Amino acid sequence: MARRQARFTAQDLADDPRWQDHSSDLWNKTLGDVPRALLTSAVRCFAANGFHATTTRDICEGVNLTAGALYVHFPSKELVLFEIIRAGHQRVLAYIRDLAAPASASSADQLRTIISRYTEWHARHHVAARVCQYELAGLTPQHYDEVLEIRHETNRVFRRVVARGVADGSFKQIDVKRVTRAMLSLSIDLGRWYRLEGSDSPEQLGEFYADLALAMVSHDAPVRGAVPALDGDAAARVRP
Amino acid sequence: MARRQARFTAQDLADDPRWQDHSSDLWNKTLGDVPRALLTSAVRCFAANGFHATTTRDICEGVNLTAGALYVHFPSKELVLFEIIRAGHQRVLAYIRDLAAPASASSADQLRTIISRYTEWHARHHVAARVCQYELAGLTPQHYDEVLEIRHETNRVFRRVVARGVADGSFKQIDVKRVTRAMLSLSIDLGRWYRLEGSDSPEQLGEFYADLALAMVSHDAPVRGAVPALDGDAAARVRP
DNA sequence: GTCTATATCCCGATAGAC
DNA sequence: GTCTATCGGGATATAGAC
Repeated sequence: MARRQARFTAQDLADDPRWQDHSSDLWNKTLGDVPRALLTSAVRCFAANGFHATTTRDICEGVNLTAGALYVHFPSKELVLFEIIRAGHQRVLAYIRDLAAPASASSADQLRTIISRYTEWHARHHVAARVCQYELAGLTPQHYDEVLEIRHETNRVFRRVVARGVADGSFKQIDVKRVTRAMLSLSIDLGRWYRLEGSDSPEQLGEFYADLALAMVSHDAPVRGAVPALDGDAAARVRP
Repeated sequence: MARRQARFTAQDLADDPRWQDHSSDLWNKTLGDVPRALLTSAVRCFAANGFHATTTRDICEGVNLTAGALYVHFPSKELVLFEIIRAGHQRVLAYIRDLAAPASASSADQLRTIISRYTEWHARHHVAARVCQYELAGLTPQHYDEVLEIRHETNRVFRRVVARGVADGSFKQIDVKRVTRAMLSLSIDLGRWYRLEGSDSPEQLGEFYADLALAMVSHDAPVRGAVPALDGDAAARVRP
């Protein structure tokens, strides 16, 4: 019996609209053309078949090289995975950090912007995002921890935006952690089902999910999930 | 270099609260004790390390058997995966079908019930749910198609509930497919992060996500995502 | 830098004793 | 039904020619 059965070859994937996205933007520009092409091939293979079902031959075939060529550019298959996941996490963190910076904007506008852009990013890079979210088990413990640290920092950025709105009374009293998690959950899950060829553009989805996020925190929306009695005078607050 | 490195052994996982859930409820009761125990061990290994990173030896070690014993009960490793994924999908479909049946309930109550229960199910069976959602690539094409058919039927059940509320005016005019997808997205994503030991009980999350679902369809909620101009007199409708 | 060839390892599945 | 032992195959990674 065959030990593994990658359902799709790199050649198949290169032509399949299911696995098209903008992940080739992500690679460090100090890298040469060949390693960048290898990452682009690898990200598709990992996304479609999984890290462990992908062979180094699969990755190399995607750029018309033979198996050994990979090791001139990367020391191991795991490091190819790490490079992809690290790049994805760092890029998205840098992206949303910039968006969260202008504290002059209203809390609502800030939330709308950061959620819509985060969503758009995940839609546009949905193939890489899929690997970033669902192939973490392929990393070594050290690399996994390194990625986790970036994830925590990303969560902190979002929680700060939500907490600010709660603090200044723009948002109602809610469990910041729980509500933030639900907001991010929607965007992250895009990696599972989104396709660029589908009927929702990244921008449309970004708008839609930003609307949802605002509904989760809006005073007059029928969404609960509030902290029962942490702040007694919260009910007395009015929207500015 | 080692070919694979499953980060956690079956023994580790059995004691790890991260991988505790109620998935042992799922297996067909016509099966014997040993195959059911094997499925329970396998679902944890697949969830923690991935299908391809899990060896048949890993699965068997989880129930103190040696490698060969698996093949008395299952013809292949892939069929162990299929059994898990099929059981998970069939159970959840049967569950929500029953809930969607009483057409006497109001559209809003029906939606609240089906979403909260679907969410609770995914929380309580989050380890199996993780395998059901993220290990589909390990299936043979035939088994994959079989599972996809159940998924489509599940989606249809939810879309029918949402569409009914739109048709009878309980819900506002929305893109049924898009909004339903967002509702399910939240519950499905639980497999990625949820833990029974965490601060959210399945029931609490079920309530919270049902609130969110209702906010997505409620007339007076500030959530858009509506179909622009499909039904001209929709704006004239009032909630019954 | 890329190729071919290969070292080394270990997995899925089977055979046969008990 | 479970064990031990093993077959066959294919994986990662390396060596050395070009």
